[in-house]
Amino acid sequence: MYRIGELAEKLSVSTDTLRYYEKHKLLAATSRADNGYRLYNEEALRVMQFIIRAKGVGFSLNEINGLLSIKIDKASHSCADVKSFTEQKLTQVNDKIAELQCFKGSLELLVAACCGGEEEATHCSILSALENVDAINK
Amino acid sequence: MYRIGELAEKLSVSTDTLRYYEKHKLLAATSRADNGYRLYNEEALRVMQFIIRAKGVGFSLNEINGLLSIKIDKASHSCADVKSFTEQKLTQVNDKIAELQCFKGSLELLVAACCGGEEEATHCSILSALENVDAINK
DNA sequence: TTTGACCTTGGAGTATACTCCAAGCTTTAT
DNA sequence: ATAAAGCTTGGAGTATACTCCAAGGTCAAA
Ligand SMILES: [Zn+2]
Ligand SMILES: [Zn+2]
Ligand SMILES: [Zn+2]
Ligand SMILES: [Zn+2]
Repeated sequence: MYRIGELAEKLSVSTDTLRYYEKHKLLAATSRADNGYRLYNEEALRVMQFIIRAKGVGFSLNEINGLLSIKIDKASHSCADVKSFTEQKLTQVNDKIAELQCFKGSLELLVAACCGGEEEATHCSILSALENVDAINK
Repeated sequence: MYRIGELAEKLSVSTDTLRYYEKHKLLAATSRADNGYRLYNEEALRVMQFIIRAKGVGFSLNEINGLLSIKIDKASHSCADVKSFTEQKLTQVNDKIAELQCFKGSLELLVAACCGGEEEATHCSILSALENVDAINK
């Protein structure tokens, strides 16, 4: 059994994070020592690794909560459930990327239009573009 | 002069948003009517359009605050200032896109690996991948 | 005059994921 | 014995951008 600090160290997360996850029903300590200290077993370690990996592919803690309920009772869920869950996330990510690509395109236009010199910004094309409706697409 | 509701309507934002921007020093009402109502002039309208456009290219309200201070006193700033500000934002956006592309790639692998059938999720490759360190890169 | 639409304020709530703090107990080492 | 390190709790703070609410004043029309 690991104490909270040991598990945190092993996973490179903070003890605060572990307590935060417990408070938010993602992962409870396996048990408590006589002195009240949290104790975690190997399974808890694996669950934390699951959470960390799920975060690594973009799932939010809330979504991970959903994944964990499925993981806990796999027999009550189908591959279709898991796959559509993941596809939804992918769609979300794609939407966000599209939005950022749009920002990127506009910002590149702005950067390209500005001389970047040390003179006064009174003639700056970036500011003009943001001031005038049309300037940005010119 | 526009009352808050008129300006909000014209710009397709909520009156709450306008009050929020005032509270956060982005745009104060031009003046107040005798009854205490906020009044906005054409310049305020243009400033709001500036804010909206700046949001449209990805700037946060905090960053827009910075842009507005430059806009208000262009003579004290250079094109270099504005350009580097914009370039920083672009870098930030690019970083975020890269992170999301990474999520996207992983999610696509996961989706591709899962059969998506109606059987029990006990054999689901998505869950296995999140459970095992190595499975995700296989 | 009364109704409805519009305005005011301060403050709380939402979502996300922690991070930090105070006050205090436990354990280990010196 | 005492200090340092580690643990406990509840709760506040951070960043972002609103959104909603209550309680109440204002204004124009019927
Ligand atoms: Zn220039
Ligand atoms: Zn410029
Ligand atoms: Zn399957
Ligand atoms: Zn599957």
